[in-house]
Amino acid sequence: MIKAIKKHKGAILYGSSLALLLLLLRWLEFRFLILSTSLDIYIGIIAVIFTGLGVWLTLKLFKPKAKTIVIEKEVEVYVTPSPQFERNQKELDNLNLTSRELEVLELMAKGMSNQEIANQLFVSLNTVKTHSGKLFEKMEVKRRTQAVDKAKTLSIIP
Amino acid sequence: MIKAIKKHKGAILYGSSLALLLLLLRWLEFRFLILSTSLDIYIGIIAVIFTGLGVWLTLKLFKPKAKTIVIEKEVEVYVTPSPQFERNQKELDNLNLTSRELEVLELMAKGMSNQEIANQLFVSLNTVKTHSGKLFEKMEVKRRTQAVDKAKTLSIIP
DNA sequence: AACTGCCTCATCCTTTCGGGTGATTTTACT
DNA sequence: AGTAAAATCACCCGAAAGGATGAGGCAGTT
Repeated sequence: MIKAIKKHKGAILYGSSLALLLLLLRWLEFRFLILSTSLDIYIGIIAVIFTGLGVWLTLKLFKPKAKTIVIEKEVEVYVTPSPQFERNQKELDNLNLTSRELEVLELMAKGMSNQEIANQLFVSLNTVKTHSGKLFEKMEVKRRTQAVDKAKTLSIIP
Repeated sequence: MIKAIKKHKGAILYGSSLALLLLLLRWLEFRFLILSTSLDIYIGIIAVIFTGLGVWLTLKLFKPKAKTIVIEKEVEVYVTPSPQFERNQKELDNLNLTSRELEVLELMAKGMSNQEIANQLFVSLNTVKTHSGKLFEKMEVKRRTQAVDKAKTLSIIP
């Protein structure tokens, strides 16, 4: 949803042009029929003002769009009964995997096929293949089973 | 041809909307002039409509900046003395695997291919396939990755 | 001897994986 | 505004995996 004004500059240009054209028409109307169209001018001004108000209000109210905030909370816990998984962040960083690649890896570890992963992530099979391919390169393995085994050994996944 | 429409659908959409709105304006003007109703109400409606237009336009053009993604991240630091593997013999018995099938399963878990397993066990590739096939049947899985995952979950293999 | 379970191997066929390449679009950062 | 990294998707091709089926050999049991 992050589409810049750039993408809609055509729309803005179009709208502005239309607006200018209408203003011109109104102005011409005004010049030749001052009395009978005074109401139209009034209405036009009202419209412009309130459109501006809407824009201003929206910008004012919906402006604080915070970016992703990552809060890492470190909690030391001694867990004897249930074996808790602790991700080895260092190893994970070393591999330099992208978020998508990691997702694919995790689903692979669950025994899912590429097609199933594709459905799960709402992307095409080809995309999953691309991710898995790069994943294998980065992990220096040849097969998904190796990737999963290595990832588990390195405690990258549970 | 279609691509051109798609590319400028934003402009078309906004232009059309604006045009429709102006038509509505005219229509209202017409109605209220005919009925000679209060001008204040007319102005009010205009104000509301254009305020809405402003809000709508702003929301459309200045899309939400950043979608905030997951935030919390608890890092649990715990110390495990020695995670020794203890084979779950009951589950293993339930599956009723033969010794050969279990061997194949263990090698699979190391990320080995059928061919590599065949070399390791000094049997043919076909034999490994046969074992793995029966293995999957008994474990009620469809893929080697699933078999490995299930076996680890059941603590049949480390 | 007959039966049974396991191991072995084969063939045919289909599906899944993985490698390679290229293209477009998003997103992020400068 | 321009660049770099990610993410998306496509097509091709060969390798690996998996399903189905049949068959021969071997050991232990009945």
